[in-house]
Amino acid sequence: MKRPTQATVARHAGVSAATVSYVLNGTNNGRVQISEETRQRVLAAVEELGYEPDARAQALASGSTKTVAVLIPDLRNPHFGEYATGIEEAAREAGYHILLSSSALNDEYALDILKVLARRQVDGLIVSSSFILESEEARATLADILTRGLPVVGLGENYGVDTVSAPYDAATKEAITYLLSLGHRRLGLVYGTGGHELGLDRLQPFQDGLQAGGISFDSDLIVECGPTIKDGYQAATRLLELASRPTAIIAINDLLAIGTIRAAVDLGLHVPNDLSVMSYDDIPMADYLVPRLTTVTKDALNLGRKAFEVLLARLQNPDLPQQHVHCPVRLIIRESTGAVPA
Amino acid sequence: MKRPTQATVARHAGVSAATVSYVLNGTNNGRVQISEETRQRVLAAVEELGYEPDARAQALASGSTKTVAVLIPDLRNPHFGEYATGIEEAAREAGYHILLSSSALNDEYALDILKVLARRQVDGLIVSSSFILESEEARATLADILTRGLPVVGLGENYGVDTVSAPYDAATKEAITYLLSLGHRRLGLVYGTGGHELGLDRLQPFQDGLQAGGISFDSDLIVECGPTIKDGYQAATRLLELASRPTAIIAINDLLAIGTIRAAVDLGLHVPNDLSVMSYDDIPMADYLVPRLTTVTKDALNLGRKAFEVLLARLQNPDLPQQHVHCPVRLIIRESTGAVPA
DNA sequence: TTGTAGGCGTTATCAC
DNA sequence: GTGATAACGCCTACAA
Repeated sequence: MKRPTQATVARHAGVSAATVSYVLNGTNNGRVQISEETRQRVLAAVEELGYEPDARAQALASGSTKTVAVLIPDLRNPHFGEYATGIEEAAREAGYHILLSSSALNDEYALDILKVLARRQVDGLIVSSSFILESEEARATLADILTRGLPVVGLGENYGVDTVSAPYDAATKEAITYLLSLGHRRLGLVYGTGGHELGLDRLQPFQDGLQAGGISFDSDLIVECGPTIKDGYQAATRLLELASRPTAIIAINDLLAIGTIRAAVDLGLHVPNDLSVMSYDDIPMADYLVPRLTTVTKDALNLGRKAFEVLLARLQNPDLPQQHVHCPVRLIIRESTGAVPA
Repeated sequence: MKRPTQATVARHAGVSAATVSYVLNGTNNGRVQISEETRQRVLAAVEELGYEPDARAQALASGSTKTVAVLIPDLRNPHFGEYATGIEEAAREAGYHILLSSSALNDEYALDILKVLARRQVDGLIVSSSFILESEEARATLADILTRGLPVVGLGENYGVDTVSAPYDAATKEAITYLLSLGHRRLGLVYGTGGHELGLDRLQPFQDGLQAGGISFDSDLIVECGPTIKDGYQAATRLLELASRPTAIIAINDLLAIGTIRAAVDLGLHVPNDLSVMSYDDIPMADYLVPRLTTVTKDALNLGRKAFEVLLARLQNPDLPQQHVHCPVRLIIRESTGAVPA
């Protein structure tokens, strides 16, 4: 027994396929003009046959797949999970689906996703990994996508597309000021971007903030590493084994901070008595760890929702002027930071 | 300037559209029979025009979307993030894409996803939330999907589909034995399934194990709650404020354990000196928390890969006998558990 | 208010 | 070896 098609329904209801389409889509030329009687007859046939329109055919005929691609750097980081959840919620409400891909901080993967887009498998794209544009090829592919009119929403960076951002710049300055006020003079940075040009909203203000505080730059105190907790652990260990170790460490995300704190504890240091640690993202567990994390929050869930909304707006009106939404960010002081040890 | 189609390429190369298709797909009826010269000519045209086949049209004509739907309970739990990452990696290698949805432990959402399937938007489905089958309607929809021949891979439960599972049963027994051997007699369970029939591989052995240990059942020691850390925190608080509080608490996942430990600390209890806490999943950070979590591990990444492999096998051969892959699970004793307080 | 017909871009079945 | 020509299932002018 084959799956019923529009034609099956039409025959069953004694109408044409077009009528079935009209009924199901509610309108014809914006005007609803199907008699109630036919409507009911069609609906009854649909019900009886258990008809479900074929999404593939709809996509081909209408041009829209009702699907949006989402590219995030790392599915294993709860921060991006939250973010993706926000996007998904908003998408679902609008009748869209999510083609979610984790670029795994891998350029090739990212490029691959971009190519899917070029094949029209999706109506739009939300990119939260700006790093994908590091390679020449990726940049060309994106340019191509844009000229073809496929809407793209970026996060934080601006490549001539709509953006939704929550830059950590200001909060970082605030954080540095806060740490300096606690008496810290040697601040370490666990910069776990996997070698990508990410987190500049943390690196730059970090350096600027220290300079403004009259602290000379010490490259030993900035450790680059990968994005995993383990990477953070190792980076922090390196920092803490320095002859003159930092009294405060800033990790560029909460996951790295968890690794940092563990490294400190393993070296017999107490956080925050012997070492202050702070980070970014405010993942849900940040407020439940021991110690609770001092971190910068950005409401990832809402950011995700906003990103989809911006994309949807453009989908509905391609001629919209470029949109740039800024979301609030703020420093939350909890238990992992404190006065510099005597 | 419009996007080039197969016809454009054909014209450009002076061949028919069919030929272009043959060249691009490498074969014609299983037999490669295109002259090298034409091949090159077509390829050159493709290159020159920057032609990319339209995935929607391919899907409609070929019947396959090269897309697999994945339904997980909660994107914010790193455990499922790992799991999804595994699926995605395997899928990417096979040229498939992932339509990832978080059911958010919500029946309606789950049902919605099932319906997408029925619309042939995907070639197959991987469900890791068995709870979706609690409702009559969901079960009917799934049955419908199955009779239509769409492959489904489930995790842990068996509804007449292929499965990949890593049941916690045995490990739970082992864990109970371990806790009893440490002298614990009052064991609490933070059962955060959001009211769904989940985690029976933990609840049942928990009760059985206690009984086997000669411990009488106390319903106060099993607290049902939602799936968030906060829920875990509240549930644990309830447990710890009991007149006769447990000396060990088992949380059904690591997230809940984090909430539990925080609750203990907030009540002035030390883990593991005053309270032992253990859980399940072994999320990456479990080994970096303070204290490091005693937990049951199941290699979620690999489980995800396996799930996709099983699905792919069925996609390639629908007549395969039912597949049931079991993955290893084991208890890892770390720092959050210890001897019962004196 | 409803039906007819053409098109969306591929793939697949035949002939040639 | 390669080219017409149907499907694939739906949408949407336009006609009736």
